[in-house]
Amino acid sequence: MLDMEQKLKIFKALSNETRFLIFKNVFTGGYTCSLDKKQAGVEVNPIATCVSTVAEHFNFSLPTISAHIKELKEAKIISVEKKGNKVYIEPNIETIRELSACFQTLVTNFDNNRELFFNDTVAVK
Amino acid sequence: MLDMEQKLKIFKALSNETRFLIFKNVFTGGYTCSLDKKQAGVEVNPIATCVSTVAEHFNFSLPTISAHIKELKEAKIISVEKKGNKVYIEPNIETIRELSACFQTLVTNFDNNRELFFNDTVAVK
DNA sequence: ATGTAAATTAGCTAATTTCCTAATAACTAT
DNA sequence: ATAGTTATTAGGAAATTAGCTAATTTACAT
Repeated sequence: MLDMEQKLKIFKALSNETRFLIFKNVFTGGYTCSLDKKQAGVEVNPIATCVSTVAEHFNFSLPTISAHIKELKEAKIISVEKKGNKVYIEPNIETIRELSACFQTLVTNFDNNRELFFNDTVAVK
Repeated sequence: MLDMEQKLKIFKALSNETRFLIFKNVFTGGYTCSLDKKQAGVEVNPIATCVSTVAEHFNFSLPTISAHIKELKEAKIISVEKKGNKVYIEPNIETIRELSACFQTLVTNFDNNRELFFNDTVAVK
């Protein structure tokens, strides 16, 4: 279960447009490029990418993109793995699964409570 | 459908602890109090509350809480309705429903893509 | 009318965030 | 060993955010 602190970190991470776009493209494989595939003998998730490849998609400096990626990592919505001198970035689907479940629960509970309140036929013990 | 701009507003709104707690309690009815119910002849959602009642739960000034509520409203995750000299605050479940659907879609698509990639039996035309 | 309650606006400060460049570290390739 | 690539760290400037008090607006109650 995600505690409040981690939820706050996730929302903060996703509240910045650059980070949001990095997140989106890491999840959909939008940044995978030949550069990454060329690295021989490296086994990674086929949609993984690396910091400098991500940076190519933005008009921001590499250190700026590196810092954004660090924040996404600390929110645990992506994960990184160093192989050679590259840092490979992958989606962390488990955290997103948990967040998705939180929202679903919120919606379901809300609907149930509304039904409880407005439905005359509910029997109360 | 929520566009990126609105998603960014929602994540920003929920990234601050005070706003997160206001949001949480507006959705779960945590702030409803006798003060609100005493107001005769006013028909509101039974879990609605008002700005000053929310403010009672925090060690921040009323203007500060009012500004936080404004931000939650502009992210369309709560809605407000003025009745008399009070502003009643209610959950905006539709936006949360949409956001929940977005995360579900993300998870589902991710799982499908992974299956597509790793399942040998997939026939490619 | 006058006073009280609820909320917002205005104007300000302190803290945080977001960006940069320069320097450093770690690894690869020649 | 030396040069090149990838990434992070450090330090600083500009912009934004989060808080405050004081003033104002709007509605209710006497």
